[in-house]
Amino acid sequence: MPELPEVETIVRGLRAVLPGRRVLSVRLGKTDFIDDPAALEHELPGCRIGAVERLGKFIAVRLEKQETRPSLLIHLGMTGQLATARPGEPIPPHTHVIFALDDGRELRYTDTRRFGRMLFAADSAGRDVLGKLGDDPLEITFAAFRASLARRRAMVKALLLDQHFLRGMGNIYTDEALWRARIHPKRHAARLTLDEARRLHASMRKVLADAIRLRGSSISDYLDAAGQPGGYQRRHRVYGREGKPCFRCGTKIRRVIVAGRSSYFCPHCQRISRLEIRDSKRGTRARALR
DNA sequence: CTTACGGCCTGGGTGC
DNA sequence: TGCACCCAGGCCGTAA
Repeated sequence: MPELPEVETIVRGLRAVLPGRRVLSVRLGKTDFIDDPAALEHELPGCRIGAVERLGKFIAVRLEKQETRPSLLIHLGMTGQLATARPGEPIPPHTHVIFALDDGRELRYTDTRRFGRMLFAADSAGRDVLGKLGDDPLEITFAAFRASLARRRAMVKALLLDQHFLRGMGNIYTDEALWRARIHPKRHAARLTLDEARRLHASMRKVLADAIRLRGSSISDYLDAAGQPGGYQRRHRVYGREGKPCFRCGTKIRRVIVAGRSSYFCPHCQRISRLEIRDSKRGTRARALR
């Protein structure tokens, strides 16, 4: 569910309440999304919470514990929510982790589909997970972005979704950035012109920055750490708008599947040559036959 | 190394 | 009402 802007919003909310708190206890429900539930249960109580950071779509809660500097890493997957509550408040369905804090409050993790992930990462162990992430899309320079694109023949949308390429882009903001840049989602990364790459770099930053300002997009159930919805869904230009008129030219927005995900685009503003489409198909078929 | 694809879960919506 | 089917802010493992 949450992409970079939603995770950033949640992290900012948690930063206001978590640092300095101590974890008193951990209560677990279903644990199939936790790397090592026993470690979580045994290591966390007694830890004092330090900084709360975002790395791509991961939330890193730094812990202060003797010499080691472990972290609690949390990924919200599609339906994960992290919020503080008073112990008496009703516990929402699918709440699988409850951390009791020393100020009498609780930090609760709720995740209907359990596509999220949670781990107690001792020290650099978290490097295994975080180290593979690509650059932050808000920090990468145009030169580096352009150079990375040039080395890949994958479809540009698939690349933007790949967290090893860039950390933080998801299905909504990728489609929004491609629409702004007037680039078809199936274009091959290496075939983008200098100007297209420039537009994409700028669009990505613009879309993400605006979305952070509006505290993310709330489609069905996303809420920030304080239980508030975001406002960027009102600014969506293509995502979820199949059949509706393009905001630029009025052409009906279309939906295709790219990298296994619904992808919305304007067939007039975001063109691709038959050759480039056929190219990727031929590549796939040739490989399948071998 | 790269890319493509099925699978992991649950629930909401739609159409018969 | 019931049921089958499609869809959903994500990523992982496997195969080619």
